[in-house]
Parts: sequence; C-alpha cells; structure tokens
Amino acid sequence: MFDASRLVVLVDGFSYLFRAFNSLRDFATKDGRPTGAITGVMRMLDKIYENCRPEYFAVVFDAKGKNFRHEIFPEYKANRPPMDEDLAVQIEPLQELIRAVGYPVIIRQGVEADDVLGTLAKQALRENYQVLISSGDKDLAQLLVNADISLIDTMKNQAVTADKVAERFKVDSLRAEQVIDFLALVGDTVDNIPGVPGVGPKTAAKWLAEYQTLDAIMENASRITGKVGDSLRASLPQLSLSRQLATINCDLDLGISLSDLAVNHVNQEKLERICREFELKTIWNKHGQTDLLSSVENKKQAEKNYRVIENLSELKALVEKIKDKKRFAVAVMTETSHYISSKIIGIAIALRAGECFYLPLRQQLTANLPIAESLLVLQEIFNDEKIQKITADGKNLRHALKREGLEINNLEDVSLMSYCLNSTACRQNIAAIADFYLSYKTKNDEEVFGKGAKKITFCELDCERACEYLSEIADVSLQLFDFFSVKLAQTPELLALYRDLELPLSDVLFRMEEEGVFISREKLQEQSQELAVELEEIKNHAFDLAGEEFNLDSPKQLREIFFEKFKLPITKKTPKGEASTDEEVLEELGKNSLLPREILRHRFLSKLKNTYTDALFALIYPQTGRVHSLFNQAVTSTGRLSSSEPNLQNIPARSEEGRRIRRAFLAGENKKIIAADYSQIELRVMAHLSQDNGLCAAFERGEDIHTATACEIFGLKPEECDANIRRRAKSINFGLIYAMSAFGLAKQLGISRTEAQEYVDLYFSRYPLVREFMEEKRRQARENGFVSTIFSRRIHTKDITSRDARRRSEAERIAVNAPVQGSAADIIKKAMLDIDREIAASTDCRMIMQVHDELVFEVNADRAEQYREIIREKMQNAVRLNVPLIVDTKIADNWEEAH
DNA sequence: ACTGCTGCGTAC
DNA sequence: GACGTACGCAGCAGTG
Repeated sequence: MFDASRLVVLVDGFSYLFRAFNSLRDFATKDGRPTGAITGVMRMLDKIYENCRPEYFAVVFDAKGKNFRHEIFPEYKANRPPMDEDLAVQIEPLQELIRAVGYPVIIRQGVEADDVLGTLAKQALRENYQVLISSGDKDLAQLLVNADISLIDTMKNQAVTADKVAERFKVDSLRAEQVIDFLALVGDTVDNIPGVPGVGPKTAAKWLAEYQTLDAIMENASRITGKVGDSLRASLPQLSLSRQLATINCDLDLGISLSDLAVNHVNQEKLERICREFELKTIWNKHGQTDLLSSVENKKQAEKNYRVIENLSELKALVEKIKDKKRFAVAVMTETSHYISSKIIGIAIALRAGECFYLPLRQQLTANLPIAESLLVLQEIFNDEKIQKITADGKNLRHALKREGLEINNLEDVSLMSYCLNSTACRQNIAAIADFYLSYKTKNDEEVFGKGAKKITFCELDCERACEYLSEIADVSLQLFDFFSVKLAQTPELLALYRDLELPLSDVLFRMEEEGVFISREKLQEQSQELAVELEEIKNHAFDLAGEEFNLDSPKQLREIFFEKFKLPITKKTPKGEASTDEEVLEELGKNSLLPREILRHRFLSKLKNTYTDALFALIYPQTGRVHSLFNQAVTSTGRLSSSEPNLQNIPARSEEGRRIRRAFLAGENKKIIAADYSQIELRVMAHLSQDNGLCAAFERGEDIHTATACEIFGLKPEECDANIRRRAKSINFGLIYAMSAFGLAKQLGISRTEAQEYVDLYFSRYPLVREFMEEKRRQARENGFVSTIFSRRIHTKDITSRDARRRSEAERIAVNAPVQGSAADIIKKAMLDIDREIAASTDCRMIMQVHDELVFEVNADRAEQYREIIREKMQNAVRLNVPLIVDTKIADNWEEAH
C-alpha cells in the first residue's frame, strides 16, 4: 500500500484513547484500577505500526490547559463535559508506556494535537515523505488538500481520501479545500465553535456547492433567502472567527525534526515497571521480548553484505578503511576444543550494521589468506589504542589471538554489557542476546553444522557458509554494542559497573586462565588407585549385605533394595514423588543397619574419584602439567564468577580425604602458593548494609561472629558458649544470609519448628536492623523489580509479585540474599583489579584461582612474604565498609596447606 | 549413539 | 515447599 521507506505515520492519541476506553470499559487490574484505554491504545498502535512499518512514527496528544484558540475565543471548548475519571487516570501511564516501548510521543503546550499533526505532516511532505494520519477527528479532512496525505478513520478503520470527503461528512458534495469553510458554517457545539445557527451539514454543503468558498457565501449573503439567510447575515461578524478556530495551523515551530520521529529501543526497566503495575501481561510479553528497532535493523539485515576477503591486498584495503573508521566488531572461530590449544580458523570483521568481511585463515577446501602476513597486518589495528574493538566474548578472543601470538587492546564486550544490564534476562551468549534484545534470530547452529554423527566443525564449512555464519556474529555484536551503549548511558552506575569493574576484570580472568594451576598427576593418580581399591571392597561388601548384585550408583536400584526388598520406611521423597535415597535418608537408615552406611561411604569415595581425582587428571594439559579452567564472568545472577572445565570452585575442603585433592594443587619449582580469604565477608556485608549496631560492634571488636551471635541471642558469656551452641548460632547466621525459614532452620539443627522460630525471633530482637534490612530489600524488589549491590549491580526479581506463593517467596529470598552475595562478589572483584594492577608488571606473582571469598596466587618463593602483604592490603581495602574487612593469608607449598 | 532430565553431592 | 549461588557426575528415559 505504501512505500514504507518514505512513509510517516502520525497518530492522534486522544482519538485512540476514547475509542479504546469506550470499547474496553471492563479492563482493570485485580484491585480495580481501569486499564482498558491503556491496553486498547497499545493494541491499536502496534497494529498500525506493524501494518504500515513506517520509517517515522509519532503519537500526538493534546497537552493539558489552554491553547491559542482560547486566546482568540475564550469560550472555546467551554461546553466540553469533564473527562471520565477512569479515563483520566490512564493517560499519563499510557504515555509513559508508549514511550517505554519506543514509539515517539509528542505533546505540546499551547496548541492542539491537530495543529501538531498538521505541522508534522507538512514538514514530512517537504522532505518528500508520504503521510498517514490516524484519527477519528473529521476536522483533519482539511489536510487532504495534499495528495500525499492520507487519513485513517480510527472509528471505522477506513481510509479517507480526498474523493471520500463528502462521504465522510455525510453530505452530497464537499471537497477537501472546502472543509474549513464547511466547519466554520456548521460550527461545533461540543467545541463551542459558533457557526451559523440553524445551518447544519446539508445547508453548508449546499451553499458551498453553489458558491465554492465561505468568502463567496459571505459576499452573497444578501441573496440567501429564508430563516437561514437571516441567520447567516446575523452571524457574519463572527464567521471569520469560526473559520480561524476551525483552521488547523500547519506552520507551528515545534522544534522537532523528522528524525525525532524514529522509533526507539524499548526501555526494559520502565516497561517492566508499568506492565507490572497495571498487570499488562500481553504487552509485556510482546514488547518485553522484542524491540521496535529490531524490525528496522532486521530490515537492514536483509540488505546485509557479507564478503570474503580473498587476498592480502583486499585485507590491506580493509585495514585502511578500519583505520579511518576507528572502530569495528570482530568475531573469531577456532577449531573448537579448548582455548589453550586452539588455532583460529577464520575472523569476521564488521564495520557497520550489515557490512562484514570474512578472513579465511585455516578453512578447509578454501584458498585461505596467508596466515603470517595476514596476522601481521591485523596486529597493527588490534594494537592501535585509538581503534575500538567490539566483541561478543573478549576473554575468548584474547585466548584465540594469544595462540597466534597476537594481543588486542581497547576491547569492548557486549556479553558483559548485557550481563551488567540484566544478568537474568537471557543467557549471555551472542545468539541469545541478539534474540532477546533485537529479536534477531542468528543462524541456527544445528542447521549450519548438522548434528549427531553428521556434525561438522567450523573449519569443514565451505568458505561462503563460514563467512555468513561468523559475519552475522560480528554484525550483531556491533549492533548490540550501540544498543547497549545507549542503555548503559541511561543508567550511569551500570555503565561504571561495566567499564570500571567487569570489563577490566575480563582481562585479569584471561590471564588467570592462561596461567592455569599446577596439579600433580602423580598425587591424583595415587589417590585414584587407592580409591578404586576401597570402592571395590565396599561394593563387594554391599553385595553381600544386600544378598544380590546391583549398581550402587543407581538411586533407582537403591530404592528397590531398601524400600521394596527390605521394606524400610520411606521418610522423604524426591520432587518427582519417588522415595529419596539421599544422604539424610541413608544416615537415618544407617543407624539400624550397615548397608546404608556402606552406600554412603561408596557415594562419598566415588564422588571423589569420578568428579575430582579422575576428572581433574584428565584435564591436566600435558605440555605444562597445569589445568586451565574457565572463569565464567557472565553466568551467575548475583555477580559471582563461576568456574568450569573443571570447576575449581567446588574442590573438596571439608573432609580429610577431600582435602587430599587440594594437596595435589602445587606451587611450581621455587614457588609458593598464597591463599588469601576474606573472613566472614557475607556477614560483614550484611552488617554493613543493615547498619545494625550489634552486628557491626561484634565485628569492630574482632569477635568470633558465631560465638558473639550465640552469646547475644542466648544471653551467655563467651566462656559459657560451647561448641554446640556456637554451631547453632552459626546455622542461624548462615540461614539468615540465605533467608532460610524457621522450617529450614529446624531441619538443619534437628529441633522443633517452634524452637527454631524462637531462635529467629530472638535473633531479630537482638539485631533489629537486620530484620529491617530484609524487609527493605523485599520492598525494593517489589517497587523496582530488582535489588542492588554496593557497586549498583542489579539483580532482577521478576517473580516478586507472582500469584504463586512459592515463586514469590523464592523471589523474596533472592531479594534478601542477592545484595549480600552480590556485594561480596563486587568486593573481591575490585580486590582482584587492585591486586592485578600491583602485580601485573612482574612475573613473580600470578593470580591463579578465585573461589568466591578466596584468591589463590603462585609466587616466587623468595618474594612470597612481600606479596602476601600486598595481597592482604589490597583485599582488605578494596572497599570501605562500616565494619573492618579481615583477610587471612597463608603461604605454603600446596593449596591445602595454605589454609 | 545422542540428548536432556533427575538425583545427588561438592564448594562458598 | 520450606537455604542463596554455582558445576558436574552417573543413571536413565526418550529419540534416532
């Protein structure tokens, strides 16, 4: 119907508002606040936007108060009945909502929406756009004098064109040029435009058919007979006023350019807040997931131009372009496997949305670029501080380049930007991010690579497919960078989180991963063999006790033996309703028989063997004897790091046999391990955040916090507090951080629910601000949809208003725990940066692991003491809290002894 | 043979 | 249901 690339759609907001309000009168929130107008207008806006896909779009509303027509005629619109209160309350939230989803909203004081619509329309015509105005207001028909303007009647959903003007006014003949004069003659009782009394549409149309214009009618007034003629002559003095009032002013100075009418990215936070407040699930589902601009960008994608760079001179030409442009997005593909040994297959470089170049380096069946020369050319731009490099995963890119002997600086990372904006909105990989924020669906991996046995690797792709696949990643990275830059700038503290904490940290993590940790193959192997022997003994013993052979690792078979064969009582069920055989159950059964105890021992040892000694052994990199695991930066909801392949953050520490694993984590020759861990960092953070006097004072005095808690709530002196009482207090303390219920505490301590509740009540009466802190966090979560850490990191709590009580209480626990856990994560991250800056220049000290509240270093033995002090000082002073931060450090030859 | 889920257990 | 955040093992059921 229209050429969307030259189309401007203008919507008369109030026209939509009345229409929607009247047709959806019973829409309301659960507590009775009306929402029909909001819902209806949004539906109508989405519909017209999606149907027309205009280049520019605006929703125009009348401003409150008087306008220039009141100045020339004070009684203007004096007869308007007051607006229905149910409608009035919807206006402001609606306008906010429209802005939040990204449609431009225009409201101007002193003029009416019609004048704004007319002015914008004229402006658009000047720039050779077609204009479509959607309104129920007949007066706008006067704009149809121009063929490039069309009207859509909101009420009937019909197009009104110049030849339909008469039809629209239900008269025999009327041309667009005559609409103003027609309106002046007829007048408007609602707007209180006087007109000629006794003259209605029929008479006005008849006169205009005969005399063409109002001026001519006025000149010939004397020739008109009858009562209407008398009336016309009596009205002559005010007719020009009527005409003035009826005339839409198309020459306002609005200070708006056409580009202001481009749709914007969705404002997720605002949208979420409004949708939550007014229970607008459908709108949230629609706009919370997609983005108006994405359709624009997807359209650009349709014109995307991905090209393979075929020789060195083309590459050099590209590099010159990049030097000129000062920024580009880059994506690499390696031969899968592990970063530590992986070579680059190809590189994609995006210069602007839709424009990308692919550099084949080790593509099979392809005339690749000469690797050494190409990398040399690239090194120049990678190392140029003035050229900004954008990537979807900076750490991985650094690894890939490092394998080729390259480095890169001035790097931006869209995954980290996305993570800082919202850690839980979507998984933080480029495909999920592009889908979530741009509704851009990247190529499906399965379609590109196949699956199962037919699966191929990236280097086996033909060059064109490789180019399409990787170019798309670089392309969307570039687009997302611009998108996130705007979003982060809207919330400066999140921009700071990204720029000052997460982005620089990714480089520290890169070097930790590169460094790896030395693990003794011999020690692991020795332990593994011992474990195998004991496991075999236990297995045979278990078979004897059970009277049959079975798989000790199978919960299903254990169920059959315990609860069917031996008919032991079922005390606990799994979420699926099956009898549980977990540790707690077997401990209980083990009080009366040997088999459960043997199973427990078997479980414990096989866990050690399978998950630790054997798995770790397999991941030792043969050339160096070191394990290079991943420290994932954008995984957890709270801001903690996670570790994988292998997970170095859950190496056993509590049992003696488990700690033996840690003894295999060695310092290299002439080196020492330094372990430095924060003492009670989460409880200190809670003391700081809650400002509770009692809790802060205990830390100020340097007391053992669990003993102090025990003394406080049980009214004891420190010397009266035995290990058992301290254990209870410790459980309470941890339970609080995790927002544990009395039920959970009771189970943990093996006491009754009421007794546990008494402990909790006692705790809160002694530490009242802790309770207030928790209530405040739940309140903040309800109000904002998120809670924040001391570094302003946000943790979203979308289920906080859920009708499902279980989901809601889960969200409440997140609201309480996340600021504590997340702030602790912020603090250690800051410490890592501070330490890194101190040690980066030297090779004597390397950070090798982070375990949430602990940092592990490998240092030159003769400088260990010196670094220990630096580490302690930087960790303790990473931030300034209301309570002291204490760090315990120890130097040893292996990780276990460093505690 | 592969995939994804379940049950369980390790860390902080 | 009932304690927050992770990762990863073996078993197992469904799919090809």
